[in-house]
Amino acid sequence: MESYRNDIEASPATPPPEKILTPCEKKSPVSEFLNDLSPIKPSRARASLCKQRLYEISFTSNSSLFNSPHLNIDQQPINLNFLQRWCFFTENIFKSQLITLFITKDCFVYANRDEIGASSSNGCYQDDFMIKDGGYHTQHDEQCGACFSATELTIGKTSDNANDGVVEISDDERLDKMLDISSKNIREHVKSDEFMEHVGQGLDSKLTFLGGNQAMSMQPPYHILPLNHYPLISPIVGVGDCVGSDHHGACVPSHILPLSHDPLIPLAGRVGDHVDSDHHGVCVPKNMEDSQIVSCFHQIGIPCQQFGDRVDQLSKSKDSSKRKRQVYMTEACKHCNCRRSRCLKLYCECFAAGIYCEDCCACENCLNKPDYEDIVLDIRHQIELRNPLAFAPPIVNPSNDSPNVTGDENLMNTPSARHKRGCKCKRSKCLKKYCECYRAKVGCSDGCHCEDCDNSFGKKSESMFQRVEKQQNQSHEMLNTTQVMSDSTLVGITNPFSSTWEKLADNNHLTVSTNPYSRAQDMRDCQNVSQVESEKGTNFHCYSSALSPKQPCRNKEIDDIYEIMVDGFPNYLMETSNPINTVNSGSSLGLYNDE
DNA sequence: GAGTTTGAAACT
DNA sequence: CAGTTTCAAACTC
Repeated sequence: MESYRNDIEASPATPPPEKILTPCEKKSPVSEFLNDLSPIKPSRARASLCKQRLYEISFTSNSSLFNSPHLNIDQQPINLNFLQRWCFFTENIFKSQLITLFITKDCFVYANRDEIGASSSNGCYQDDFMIKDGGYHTQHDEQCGACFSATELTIGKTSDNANDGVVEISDDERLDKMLDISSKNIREHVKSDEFMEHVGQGLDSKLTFLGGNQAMSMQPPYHILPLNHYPLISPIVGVGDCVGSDHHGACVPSHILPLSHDPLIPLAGRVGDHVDSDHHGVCVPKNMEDSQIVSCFHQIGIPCQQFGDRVDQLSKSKDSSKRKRQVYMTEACKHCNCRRSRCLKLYCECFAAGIYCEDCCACENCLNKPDYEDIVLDIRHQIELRNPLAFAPPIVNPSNDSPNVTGDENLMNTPSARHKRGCKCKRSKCLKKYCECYRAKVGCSDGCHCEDCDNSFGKKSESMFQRVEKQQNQSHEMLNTTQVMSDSTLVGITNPFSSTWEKLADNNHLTVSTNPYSRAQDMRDCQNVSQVESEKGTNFHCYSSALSPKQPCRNKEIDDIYEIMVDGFPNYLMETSNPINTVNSGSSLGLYNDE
C-alpha cells in the first residue's frame, strides 16, 4: 500500500495570479477540446498551469472515484469527472501516433506529443515535461507557463485531514474504481488492442512523485525504459540536467552511449548510459529544489500486451491474494530476489535486463546499483565477451532475424516472433513461465530444443526425425500396402524422384507421402520458415539460405539425401511440380513462398 | 510463506 | 560440447 500526502500547507490555496500568456500558452486543439469539457476555464487553467497542484482539484464525486473515508471534498470541485474527461482526451488524441503516457499515482494520462511539441517554440522542449507538485509541467514551464495541455488533466488529489494528508488506496482499488466509474467508452478503449499496445503494463506502474516534502511513490514500468529496447527514447532534459538519482522516477537521457558493442542494440537508456539516473530513468533536474523534485517519465507507444489481462484480472478478481500476486508480477520493478548472485549474473532479472536493481527488489548484497557501476560494467563486459547477445533483446524479428530492438511488443504478437535462443523445456511443455518463449509470449521455434512442446503461442514444429518416428508405424502399414501394388502403379503415383526416395524410404522403413498437404507439412520443418508462411501452405520453394533468394539449388546425389535428412529437410520436399531443386545440404535451409 | 519444480546460467 | 551444479523464478500446497 502506498500513500502520499497532500501538500496543502506548503502550497497556496488559490491559483497563482494570471500572467500574460506567452506564445507557448496558446491553446492547443486538445486543450480547447478539454476546456470545453472541463469546468476549469481556460483563463484559470492557463494561468495556473505551472503552479497548479493537485490539491487544487478535487471531485464533487470523488468519493466515487477514490472511496476513501478520509477524502476531503471541501476543495474546489470539478463537476466533470476527470475520468470521463480523460476518456475523451485519450480517445481524442488516440489517433495520433505519437502518444505520451503519464502514469501517476491516481491515473494514467496521455499527452499528445504533438501538442507538447507545438509549444516548443517558446522554450518548451518537445519532450520536456514532468509531474510536479501534482501538476504536469514542462521542464521549462517557469519560463513559458503551461506548455502543454496535459496539465489540464492534472489528476485530482484527495486530501486527508485526519491522516495528515495521507490517502491510501491500493492500485487495485484505484483501477477497479477507475473502471467502474469510467464510461463505456473507456472500457472499450481500455480493452482495445490499440490501447493495450500503448498503455498496457504501464498501468501497473508507479511513478515516484515527490511533491513538496512529501513523497508519493509511483514508478514507471520497467519496460518503459528497457535498456536495450527503445531506440526512440527522446530527451527530456540534457544529460547534464539529470543529476543524482532518486531511483523512482524516470529520466531518459538525451545522449546515450550504448554499452553493448552489438550494433544491433540501439541507443537507449541503460545501465551505465546515464550514471546519474537509475534504470527507470529517474530524472532529477538540477534546477529544481529537492522539495520540488518530482519524477518524470514519458515514453512513446508503450507496449501493453498484458494490459487486457491485467484489467480483467483486477476488475474481476476478488481474490486478494491473487491480486496481490498479480500486482507483484506486473510491478514496475523487476523485483528480483537474488540472494547469492549479488545481482551480477544473468540469473538476476534486473541485471539480465540491463537495469539496476531498485529499492523494490528484495535482493541481498546487491551490487547491481549505480554506486557500483564500475563493477557492473565490468561484469557486463565479461558476460558479453562470453555471449555478445547476452543483453540483447530476447525476441528477434523473424523477418530479418534482428533483435526486437524497438521493444515493440507488437513484434511479439506476430505469429513468427521467436526467442533468440529458444528454450529447452523438458517438463513444462512450454506451457508455463519456466519456458522463456512462453514467458515472452512467443511461440517456440525450430531453434528450440524443447520436448513435447505445447506452447500456446505457437508450437515448435516437429523435427523431421520426430515425425519420422511417428510415421514409422504408419509406414510399415503403407509399405505393406504398396508392396502389393504393381511397380507400374507405384511409378504412376509417385513423383519423378520416387525411385530415389523409395530407396531412402526403403532403407529407413519409411513410406513417402505424395500427398501435397503432407509435403507442405514436411516443408514446415524447413528451418526459418515462419508460421505465417507455413500456414499458407502452398507453393513453397525451399532455398538454401546460403544462396540468393529464388536461386535454384543444385541437384545432389542420392547419398546427399541422407545428409539432407539429417539436416531436417529432404530434397524431394523442395519440389512441387517441377523437377526437384536440391539444396545445399550443409547449410541452413529456408523456404521461399512464391506468393 | 515454505517447499518444490523448473530450466537458464554458470561451471567443470 | 556435454554433463553437472548453481541459481532464482515459477509454481504448488
